[in-house]
Amino acid sequence: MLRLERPFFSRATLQVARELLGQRLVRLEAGRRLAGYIVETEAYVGEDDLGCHAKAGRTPRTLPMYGQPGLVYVYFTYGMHWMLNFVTERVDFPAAVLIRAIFPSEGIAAFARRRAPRPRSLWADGPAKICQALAIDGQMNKIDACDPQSLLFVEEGLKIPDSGVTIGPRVGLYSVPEPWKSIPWRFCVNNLPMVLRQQCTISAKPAPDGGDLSPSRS
DNA sequence: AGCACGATTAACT
DNA sequence: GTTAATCGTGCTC
Repeated sequence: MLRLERPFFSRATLQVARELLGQRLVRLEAGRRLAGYIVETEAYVGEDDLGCHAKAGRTPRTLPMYGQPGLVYVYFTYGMHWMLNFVTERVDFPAAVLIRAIFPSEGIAAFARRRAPRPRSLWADGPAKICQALAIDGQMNKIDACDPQSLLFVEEGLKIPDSGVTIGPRVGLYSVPEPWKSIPWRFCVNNLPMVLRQQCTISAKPAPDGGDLSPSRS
């Protein structure tokens, strides 16, 4: 249960995005722990990255990305969805890692309450689904994930070897110009270790659909 | 003040 | 594969 501290986030965004794979995202809600292993991330790096919100410079919306590493950046999009990011690098340099998918591991009942009756493999396999499942919205914007009091943070989880990671272009950047549209700043875990699946199956009440958790889009 | 668009999802043909 | 839902943000007039 070792919480990731500020030095973890105070590094190159690509490295943070890669190393967040396999770590545990934890949300405390009414004294309960909801958690899942991070299996997909994307890096958004600086004002020059035209796929990054910070291309607009310092605005009310992008301000959190200019803050200290370890801050949470939550934003609203498509009129209905929230997205979760962790700020990286250093103060005054706008960069963050988008959490795109997790594998639910604790607080399954709470996940189910918000995501059932969908198949379990669809509970948190998208950035907006994670926020729905973990009750994350704009109220969590700008909180510090490295504050011991924080209700949202990351814990040390599993080591994912390079052989278990697929790297590719970021998703959903339709009108972003090259090279930003295709630059391979997305990191995915290919498939979870068997240990994890068993653990997850046991803790689940209804029969899970057992499918593998590879991120859907590619 | 008005506009185009979005780091998506779910439902549909 | 296609499309509606739905509204904050940043930009232009």
